Amino acid sequence: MTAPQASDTTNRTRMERYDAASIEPRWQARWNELGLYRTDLHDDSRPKFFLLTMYPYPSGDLHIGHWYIKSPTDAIARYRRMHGYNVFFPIGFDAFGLPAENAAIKNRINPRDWTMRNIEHERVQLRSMGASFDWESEVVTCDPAFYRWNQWFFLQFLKAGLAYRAVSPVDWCPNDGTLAREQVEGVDRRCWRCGAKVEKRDLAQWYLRVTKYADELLDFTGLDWPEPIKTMQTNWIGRSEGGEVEFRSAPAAHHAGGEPIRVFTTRPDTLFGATFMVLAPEHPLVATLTAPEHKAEVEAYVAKARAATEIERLSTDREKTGVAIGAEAINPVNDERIPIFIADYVLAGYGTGAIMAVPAHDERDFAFAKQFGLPIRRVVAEPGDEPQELGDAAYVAHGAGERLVNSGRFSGMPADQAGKAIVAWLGEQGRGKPAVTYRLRDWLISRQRYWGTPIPVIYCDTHGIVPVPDEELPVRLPDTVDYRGSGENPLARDESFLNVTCPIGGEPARRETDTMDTFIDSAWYWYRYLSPEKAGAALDVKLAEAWTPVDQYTGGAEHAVMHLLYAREFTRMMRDCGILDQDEPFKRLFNQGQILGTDGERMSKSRGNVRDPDDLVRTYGADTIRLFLMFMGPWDQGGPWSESGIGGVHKFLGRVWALAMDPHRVEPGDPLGGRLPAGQDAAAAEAAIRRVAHQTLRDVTADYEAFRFNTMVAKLMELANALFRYRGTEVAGGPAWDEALRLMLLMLAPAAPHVTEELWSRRAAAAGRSWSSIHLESWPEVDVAAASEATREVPVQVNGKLRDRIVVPTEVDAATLERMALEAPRIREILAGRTPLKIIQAGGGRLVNVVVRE
RNA sequence: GCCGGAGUGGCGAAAUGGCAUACGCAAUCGACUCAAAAUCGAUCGAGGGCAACCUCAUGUGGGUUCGAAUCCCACCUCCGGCACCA
Repeated sequence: MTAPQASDTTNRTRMERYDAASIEPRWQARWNELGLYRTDLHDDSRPKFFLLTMYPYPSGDLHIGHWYIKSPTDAIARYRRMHGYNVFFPIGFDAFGLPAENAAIKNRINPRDWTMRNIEHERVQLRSMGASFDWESEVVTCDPAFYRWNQWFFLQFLKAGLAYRAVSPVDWCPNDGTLAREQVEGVDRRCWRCGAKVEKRDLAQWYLRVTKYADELLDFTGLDWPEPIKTMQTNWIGRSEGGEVEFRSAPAAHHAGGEPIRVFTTRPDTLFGATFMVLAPEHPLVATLTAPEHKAEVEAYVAKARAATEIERLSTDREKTGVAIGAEAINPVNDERIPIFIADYVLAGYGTGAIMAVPAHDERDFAFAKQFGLPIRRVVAEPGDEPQELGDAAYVAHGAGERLVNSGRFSGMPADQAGKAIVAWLGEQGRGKPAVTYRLRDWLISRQRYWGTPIPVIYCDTHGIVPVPDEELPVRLPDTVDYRGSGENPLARDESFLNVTCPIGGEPARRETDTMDTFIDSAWYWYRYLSPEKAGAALDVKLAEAWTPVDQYTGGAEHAVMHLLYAREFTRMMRDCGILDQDEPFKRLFNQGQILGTDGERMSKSRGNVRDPDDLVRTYGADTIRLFLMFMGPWDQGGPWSESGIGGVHKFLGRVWALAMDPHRVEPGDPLGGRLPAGQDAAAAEAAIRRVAHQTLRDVTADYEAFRFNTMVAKLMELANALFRYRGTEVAGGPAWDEALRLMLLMLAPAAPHVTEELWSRRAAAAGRSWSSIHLESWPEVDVAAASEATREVPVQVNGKLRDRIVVPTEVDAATLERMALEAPRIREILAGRTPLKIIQAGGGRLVNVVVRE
């Protein structure tokens, strides 16, 4: 793609061509100088509009995908301002995280230096878009002035019992220390850096008790969010209703028995079909219940399970494995003794970590039973399909209208009632109760990493876990960091960071070296935008009450069950700590699609398919890129990057420029140039111009409202094409033309802010008016009368097939329309004297369909 | 496997029960030019016909309807998420 240049000498002398490079930096500087996008948060004379777009991670270079999110979002900001809203449109940087650390280890520099240098560059890139961010509200999360409030929130949560510490397994490399899950490679689980075998290690970790909000988070009432996101969150939270049933261990040579073993089931109706029990390898009773002769085998299996990743353990196609522990459980519904196994398909972290296995009615239990030759007993059947004998060895999918069989006193009961009945019956004996379980886990926030917010606690041998006192916040990251070329957390051997005295008794004590998950930062960052400099509190409650929840949030759907869920959880934790009385952070959410590389893969530096916007800016200018990204297709769609159409959009801006700057020119190649369309006098031409301009305004307004930017641009192109037809004619430059051009610039201003500002200022100068920014103008009103037409065309169908079009007066009545349709020559011909069975007028007379017998 | 989303010209796409293919790209032709580029104009789903027009076409197969790209049923393909959650 070569740069369009004004190379024609004749044209250059005639007219100055559209040249973005000479326009855009000038206006960006001017807007900045005037503080045009600085929001007065205390101005309550206008309705507020908090427009938030997901802040970028400063990885070094923004790519075209970032522009795809931010260009239309900026258009929304500008459109809202033109409607009289006090728009707050801030930006910041999600500055903590692993890539900074990896780059730092590789290049032997401080993650801070790497991050701040990238932010510097990205600020320049973002400014080159001409986006109307309020830069004075900028938030950078690696700034101690920001992350000290992460620490403060954490301590509030600790006080409220919402943060707690527990032991859990993490991935651990013998050479490089702790690893993130994505740094463990291959099925044999090797370290990405040194290739050593990775194992699981139990570490004490900090959690936030977000499962407390599971039910609340399922309620999306009042939220205007995309359905797919709500579905994903709902599935992620994964509420299951059923019962918790207490089995007992049976007495055995090595064990007295009577130990309660609780299981969770969604199918209590199948309790009589339980033929064995499975515990998770990590289940606390495994050690107690295992018979001495099974000990070696059981311990070996537990060790093996620990070496496997979650993904491996949970992969569906894997063959079932497990071992018997040499003990039995007693089924409370029939006092049957069933063998106990451990198997890694049962997860310690879900339900009670133990299941009753009903192979006849559960696919996984069925597979396990087949593998180990265990009995399979059907206890639910459709009438007429009852099993002939107990050992009927088949898995039966759940169906409607089933009744219980082989289930003692419950046999014959409809399956959909039996579950509740059995749980109630067990409940009377204290052996069971209704229960709800969630897939959602508490949020593990500990990271064994340097580049994050230090968790503000101290471990003292005398006083245990001691919170860092508020007045000692922030706990700062040390400025010097020595990685020794390894991934191990350098904080863990930084003696000056590590060694402290206990805030309670003054004894020597040690600091927590784990840092927080960076999703903590993004779980509340938008509140900080409102008062980024505030020293005494995390947020300004008055401003937060006035400005939040966020009115519109834009960003990618890849955050569906992470950031977007964490933010909802965090807001509720803030609420429960009495910090801000708010449940939901984002009223309205829009997920734009994702721009992929030309290869159809996700854009990433390692794939080498990243499109850098900077040289596109140099070639075409920001306005063209912004407009092209909006024109490509529906905003929520995205797709592989292709710039083959960008020239067309650039040409369109050139045509708008020509209409404004040189209305009287007739292009030498235009055979109709300079003459009005046949049969149109000047008055008719002016009416036609006003009609198309106001119709466009009507349609474009609706498109902006619905974020349909692609059709918005198409309609402006049509308007430009329509005006071009009148270029060089006697009406060019006249009042109707002038009005149409004014509307064109106003409609285009949110999308292409620079060229419209330039043409706006030139119009003011030409008219002898003083300049005032187009971005301070109000959105124009549609002149309904001007947009209306005297006649309209109505398609006439016969049996649903288009056969003719007739021109009728706009306000024609139904009877007249029907008569005119039947009288149309082609329709008469096709009807050939047949009497219509029915005549349908659709959409209030927009279309006529004549139905006849074929 | 389960849950979402999507399949329309050579390409990006428009139309969400009523004129299929708006707008743009590419392509072809023409004007301007010594020439090229830029610019301007025209043509542009497939097949048939001298033509007016006709037939076919929105992933595939059925259905509902006067009328279906649009709604329903079954299937195919692609993309995203979850992935032994008892």
